[in-house]
Amino acid sequence: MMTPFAKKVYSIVAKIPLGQVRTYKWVAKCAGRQRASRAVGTILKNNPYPLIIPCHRVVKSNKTIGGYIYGEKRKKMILELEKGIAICLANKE
DNA sequence: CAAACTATTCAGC
DNA sequence: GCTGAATAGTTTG
Repeated sequence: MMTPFAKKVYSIVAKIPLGQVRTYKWVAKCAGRQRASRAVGTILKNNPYPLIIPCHRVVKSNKTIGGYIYGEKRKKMILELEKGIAICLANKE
């Protein structure tokens, strides 16, 4: 099921640049419900395309890992990888 | 750490 | 439809 709030969340999260991270609160605020940070987490884990939605770029407010379908450890690893990729792209340009 | 709060979903009635 | 419970959170104490 796709609620308007979820749609907005997907659109916003999908636009997060490589190597960048956002917080659940930030996403919730952009989606129009700053207090719905919790719903963002539930939505992201129930998202229809967990592979094309960079949920690993969404973290808690204190930058700690909230959760991840493949495990918090993978999420952290992916974040480090993307950070390196972003630097590589920046150097190339 | 525990409690309250929030938006959404799900099971039961 | 409503209520109660649950969730990858946040805030307050």
